[in-house]
Amino acid sequence: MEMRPIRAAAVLEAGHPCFDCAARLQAICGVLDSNQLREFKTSGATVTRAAGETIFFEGDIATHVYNLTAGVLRLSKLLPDGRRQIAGFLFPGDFLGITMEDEHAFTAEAITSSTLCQFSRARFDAFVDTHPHLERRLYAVAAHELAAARQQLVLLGRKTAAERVASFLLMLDARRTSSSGGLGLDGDITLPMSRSDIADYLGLRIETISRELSALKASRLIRLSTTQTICFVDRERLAQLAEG
Amino acid sequence: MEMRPIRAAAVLEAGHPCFDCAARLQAICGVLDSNQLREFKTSGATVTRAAGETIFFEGDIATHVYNLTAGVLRLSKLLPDGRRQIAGFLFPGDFLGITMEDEHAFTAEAITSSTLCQFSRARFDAFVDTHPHLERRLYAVAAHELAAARQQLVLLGRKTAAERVASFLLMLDARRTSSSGGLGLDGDITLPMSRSDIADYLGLRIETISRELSALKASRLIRLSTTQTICFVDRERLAQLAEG
DNA sequence: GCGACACTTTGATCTGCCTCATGACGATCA
DNA sequence: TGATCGTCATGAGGCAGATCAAAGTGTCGC
Repeated sequence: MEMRPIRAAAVLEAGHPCFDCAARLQAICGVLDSNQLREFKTSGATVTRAAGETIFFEGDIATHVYNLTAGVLRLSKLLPDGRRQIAGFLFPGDFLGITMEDEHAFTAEAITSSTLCQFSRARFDAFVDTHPHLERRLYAVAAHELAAARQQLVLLGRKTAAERVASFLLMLDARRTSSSGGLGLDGDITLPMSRSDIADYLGLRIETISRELSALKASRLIRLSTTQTICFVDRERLAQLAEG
Repeated sequence: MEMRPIRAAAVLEAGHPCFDCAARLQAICGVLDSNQLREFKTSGATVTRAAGETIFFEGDIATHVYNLTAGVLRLSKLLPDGRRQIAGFLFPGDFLGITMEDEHAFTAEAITSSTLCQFSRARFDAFVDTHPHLERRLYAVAAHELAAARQQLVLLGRKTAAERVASFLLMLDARRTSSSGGLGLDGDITLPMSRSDIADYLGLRIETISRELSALKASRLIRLSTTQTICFVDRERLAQLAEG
């Protein structure tokens, strides 16, 4: 999908409420010009969450939607006995709150300290009604999320533990390089989430994550500078492994 | 999500090209009135596929979008070594072709003999541009598909074989009863797909599907009239099993 | 009816990942 | 510096579901 802004004003005047928003061009806001953006921002509020805090729980009434401007979130769901599945991670620029239901189907929590633009659904919907570009952009975002979720279905349904971990690392890297303008320097990538989060995203246990990362390290496909910092040594073979 | 038509003309005059389309009210067409529908239909074509035939392959250029008006489809993807994952089944009224990519990410095949309304993406997009109701409806459809895919992530990532099969049967029944107007008579439900399709949808092998269905039968939760016909005996316990 | 074929069911065995257990490591704090 | 705690790594053994094998069932053409 083409996620670059369609007709954004690239530069905002100093003093504009979105002036120092690093995520503006990646977010749905990317299709708004300076005045539209100002109007949009006025109907919302900025909220922050510390690492571990919750934005909303599954089952909560979906009263608001959000743009994540800084930090990393996880979307998760618990089964009655405590089994957890993470449906996805959100990074700066991502939209939170795509749903037609009254209730949120997933819990949204901050993995790192995070900042969000919050809008009531009523005001958001009203704004969207008067800005067709935004409507189209929302559809694009939903389609993009759907493609990602379906890709994850293949991983969870049919890939081995080694393939899942390799796919995950490459996905994380693709995300990073795309949001940093496609530089893709072969440096270290940071895992903002714990082994437990990775396990619940990949449908595995934390011990398996540990073992597979150790195995990748032993086969010289990656290096582990710290537990949270990974460096690709042989991206080619990693990609082969990821696809079976 | 509210999938009922927002402002459809419930009855079409005889001779209207969509007069005998059983799926019209469920499909995205549900938001169009008689004249809009006539115009819409004019820009498309009706195509049919026999059981087993393909609508498009993964990797094909996405030149068209479709409304399924009769039959059942599967959306699937193959790994290089032949492992297959089915991302979803499509029933009459479903929209096929939500994507912002140039290429289809999944293969679409007919499970039963099927009929589709086909539109070129260019003409479809042009029509959508001039019909805001349709744009909104498309977003709703994408959001609905996304919710379903994420629900399936939980199933594939964290549920046991027994829970998967129980969830599948209930999901299929929910789909049936909703598209037949919510009657929900406790009669038999038909499985249009093979054990192999069910297995590739649930991330299991066909032997496991067979065993779990036999186990459900042995515990008197269901009855199997034929291999393709299932009758719920204890829907309550089946629902408990499905959620762990 | 009969044979051929594809699909489904059932049984026996195997294995990849889980479970349980233990130890290493890093961060925080007294 | 050492104590405590949470996260991560690694080993040993177990189990849910896969794999391999074989028999049962339905369907179609003739």
